[in-house]
Amino acid sequence: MNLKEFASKLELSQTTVSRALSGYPEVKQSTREKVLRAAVEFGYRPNTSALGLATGRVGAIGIVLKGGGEFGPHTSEFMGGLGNRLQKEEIDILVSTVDSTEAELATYRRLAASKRVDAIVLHSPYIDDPRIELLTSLRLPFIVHGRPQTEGAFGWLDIDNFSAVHQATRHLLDLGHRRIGFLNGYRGRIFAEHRQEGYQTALADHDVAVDPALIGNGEFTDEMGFRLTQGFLKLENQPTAIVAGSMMSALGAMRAIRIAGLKVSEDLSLIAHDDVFPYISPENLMPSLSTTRSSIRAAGARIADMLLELLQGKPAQELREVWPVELVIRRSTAAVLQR
Amino acid sequence: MNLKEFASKLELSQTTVSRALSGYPEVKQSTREKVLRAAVEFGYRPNTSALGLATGRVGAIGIVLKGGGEFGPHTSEFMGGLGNRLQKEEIDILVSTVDSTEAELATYRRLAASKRVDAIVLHSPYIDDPRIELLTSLRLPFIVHGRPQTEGAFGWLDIDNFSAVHQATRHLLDLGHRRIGFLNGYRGRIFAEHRQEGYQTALADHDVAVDPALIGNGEFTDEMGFRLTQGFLKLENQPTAIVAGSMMSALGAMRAIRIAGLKVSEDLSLIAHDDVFPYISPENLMPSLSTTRSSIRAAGARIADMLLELLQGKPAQELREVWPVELVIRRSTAAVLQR
DNA sequence: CTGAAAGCGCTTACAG
DNA sequence: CTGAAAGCGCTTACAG
Repeated sequence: MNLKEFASKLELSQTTVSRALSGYPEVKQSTREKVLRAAVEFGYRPNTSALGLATGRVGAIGIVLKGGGEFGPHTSEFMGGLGNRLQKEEIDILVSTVDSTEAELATYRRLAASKRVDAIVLHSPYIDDPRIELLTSLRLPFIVHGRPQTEGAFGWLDIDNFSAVHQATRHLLDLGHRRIGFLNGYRGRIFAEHRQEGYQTALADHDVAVDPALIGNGEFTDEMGFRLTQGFLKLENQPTAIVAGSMMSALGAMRAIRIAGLKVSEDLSLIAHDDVFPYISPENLMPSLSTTRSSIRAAGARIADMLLELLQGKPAQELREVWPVELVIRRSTAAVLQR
Repeated sequence: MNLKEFASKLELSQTTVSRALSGYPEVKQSTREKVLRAAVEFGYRPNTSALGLATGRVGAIGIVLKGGGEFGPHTSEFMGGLGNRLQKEEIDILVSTVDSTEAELATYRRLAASKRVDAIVLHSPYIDDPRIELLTSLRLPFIVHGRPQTEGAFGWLDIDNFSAVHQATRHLLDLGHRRIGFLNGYRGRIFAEHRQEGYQTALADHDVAVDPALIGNGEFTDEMGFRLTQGFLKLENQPTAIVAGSMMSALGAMRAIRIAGLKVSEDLSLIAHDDVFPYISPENLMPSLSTTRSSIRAAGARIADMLLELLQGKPAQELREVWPVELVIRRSTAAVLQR
């Protein structure tokens, strides 16, 4: 059913019905109620394309995901939070899949030219990220999940990655550890750089030199955690503790530690950053896992809010947040073994 | 830039430009080439809303995900395959998040009434699934990932879940196991029912009675695999082998087995269904994990094809596929211990 | 408080 | 092979 039919059923003009539905003030209260009731009854909804054409708003937020890698648990949780908040406004998420940065840029151009989305959420900014410049020049509103290094008129939300790893590393140092392995993301990703700084700063505070062999870079997956940890354990001078970048890499690390015949906590301390996945809780691991905690789902929900505010005209400069990260000490971290 | 501006740049009518771009045959070859080149040069793309209004096609496929649970690794992989194929046609995925079946149904109504998507992909059908009936009555084209029990004019793609678990269970029975734990999905989900039948049939073939205590139902997560396996290991009459529903539950099962001081393969055989996640390979587990294998990413890609065919007018009845599942024997399954 | 009509940017039957 | 114009279904300035 379209507006014309719906309006004629109500014996009102399209104008009045449209205004009643959109909450314009100049409609008589009784008329509005009648229209609203009828809309529910007949299931009338404006055609999105017509609405988009008339208003320029299409009710969709775009997110571009790169092939295999980025479609993992972190993205899922993030999108869960994003979608959950957006759903209340009946805004949907438009997902485009690409397999290269080049294709990603082409997709932004396409989305902008065809006016397919109202705004974009950009994730995992990296150093000299061409996406930021492109989106700016395309005049596509966007919010960044993460913290770009470039200045510009865009909002962003990031967690305090420096502090997360700084706290974790300091905690281990306080327990007497000096050989501390570090499972980080790929270099070039800004969050990974911040974490690296947190790690190095904590070590420097305790006058411990950085050993590059104790730093592993990779995706935050079980498999990478496993492989990188196996690498650590093959070192002549093994680490006595490990900081893992996520719950996934921590699980892989635990596997590698056990397979090596070692025990987490007794032989090797382990702490991880926890994005708070509903299906894997650090309390229930054996031993329970010390973590730095920040809900990536909550971040998604907040970014949805920020997008809505942005579209309502709030200046992007006012949409910037750094979320603190909480250290939660459990059983997996213990004083270093005196040999 | 819109059609009008773009056409005037080329000194052609909107009609001709539109036809050249859409590949209509009645355009002179030289004209078409000129238009296509200029489109790339100026980055012209038709406005999606206008296109949707004029043609009824909006270039988006809808998928509705339920809150936390469904946003996991399986969905991610599936959507990766779906999006990758759709991307070639510049079709995007519209994701709506809901937190109840009621909200899911409401979302389909909204998507249909507002003409927001061209088709839907429905996943994990369950017994007496109201979504199927609703989508049919809304005349929203859809393809089911899974195999509904209801008849109707819709296509679907499913893997042979019966065979997957039947093969896995028979393999264990052939190795002499008689107490076989089974980590299944929730009852009511059709795939879980098929798997249950595969399990029961295999046992029946070997005259082994089903022990309900050896069947666990839950999400396919590390955590559920862990908990359910711990439950199995607390039984007076422990299983000597376990069939896990996914790699995730297998990882949880392995944790539980190790924590109980047992060894996979030596003390307890383990086999899992592998949806082929790029970041967790059964070969690299210790011991390497026997699996039944079927790529959920490939299923997503194939469903994208089916959606495209459906939209091109192919009868839904011709869009039905059951994919075989391959048994891959590795080190985690071994002959039962004679005590 | 309500309505007639222009306009958003396309496609496509119709005419040439 | 090309073009003028109607129509897709809305919103909203303008008029009353």
